[in-house]
Amino acid sequence: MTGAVSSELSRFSSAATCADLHLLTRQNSFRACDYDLAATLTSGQAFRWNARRDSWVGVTHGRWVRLQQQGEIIVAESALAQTDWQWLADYLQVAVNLETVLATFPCDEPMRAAIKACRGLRLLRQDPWECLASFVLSSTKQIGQIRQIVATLCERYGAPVAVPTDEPPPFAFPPPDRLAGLTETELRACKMGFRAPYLLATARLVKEGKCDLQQLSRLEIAEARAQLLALPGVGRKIADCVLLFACGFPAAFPLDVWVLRALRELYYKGNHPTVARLRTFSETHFGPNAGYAQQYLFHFIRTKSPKYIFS
DNA sequence: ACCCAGGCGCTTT
DNA sequence: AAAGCGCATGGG
Repeated sequence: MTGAVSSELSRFSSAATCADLHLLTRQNSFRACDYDLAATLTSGQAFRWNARRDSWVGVTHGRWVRLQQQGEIIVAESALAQTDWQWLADYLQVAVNLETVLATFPCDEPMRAAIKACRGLRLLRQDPWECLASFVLSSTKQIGQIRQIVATLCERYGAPVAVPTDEPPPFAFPPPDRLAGLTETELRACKMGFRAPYLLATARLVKEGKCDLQQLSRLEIAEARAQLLALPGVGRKIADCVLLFACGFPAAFPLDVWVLRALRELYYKGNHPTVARLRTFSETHFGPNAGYAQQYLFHFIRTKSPKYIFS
C-alpha cells in the first residue's frame, strides 16, 4: 500500500452496506472465501490486469484499481474516494458461493483433477462492450498479444483515468462511440491486423443501437447469442465468451482450441472426436455451470499440463 | 525460413 | 455439413 492511503478510512464489509452513510473511502475489503485472485486475473478472461510485487493493478468501470489478496480477504484500493463499492463487488463476483458452483460439476476424474489444481478460480462479471471488443481482437492471437493490442488501443483512444501519485497513467477502455469514429487505418495501427474492420463495424453497429449489450443479460441465452452472432467478427466462440464473461450466462461454453484440446485429452484419449461431437458433449455433460467448468478445464490444461509450457 | 497462435467468413467439396 | 483458406502480426 502506498502512503497516500494511510490517512483514508478503511473498512470491512459487504460492498454496499455503508453506502447510505456516504462514507468516502479509497480502500475497501471484500470477504472472498475460495477465491484465487491471481488465477482468476490470469486465466484469459480479462486482459487489463498487471501484476505488481504483491498486488494487481488494472482499470475497470473507468476506474483505476489495485487489488491485493490477503488470505480470504481481497483488499481494494482506488485512486478516488468511493461511496459505493458495489461495482467492484459485481466485477469480482465475490458474492458467488464457489462451493455451490463446484457442486454442480460432473463427478468425473478430469473435473476432480481440474478442481483440485485450480480451486479458487472464478469468473468475473465484465463490462459487455470491453469484453466483446477484446474478444473480437482475440482470434488467432496468444493472450500476451491480445493484451498488447488492447493496451495500445486504450493508450491511444481511451480516456485518461485518475491514479495515485507515482502510478503510471492508465486509460479507460474506449467506448463504442469512440471507436466508431475512427478509421480502419487508425485501428490497424494498433497492430490488430485483419481484425480492424470487424472491430470498427461492430463498434458502429453497437453505437447505432443495433445490438443493445446492456440488455443481453435479460434475454434467453439463445436470443442473446443470436444478437451477438449478428455482429461482424463475432462467431460462436466469441459470442459465448461475452455471454459467459460479461452477460452472466454460466452455461455458455466457449469452445476454443485449448478447451478442445482439454476435452480430447481428458475425455476422449485415443479417439478422434469431431468438433461437432465435442460441442454436443460440452452441452450435455457439464450442467448448469458448464461455463465455470470450461474455465477450470481451460486454466488446468494451460497451466498444469507439462505438455503445454505457457507464458 | 518456416510454423503456429483462445477465429471468422467465404468458397469449395 | 464439412473442410480449406486467407486474413495481419509477432514470437519461437
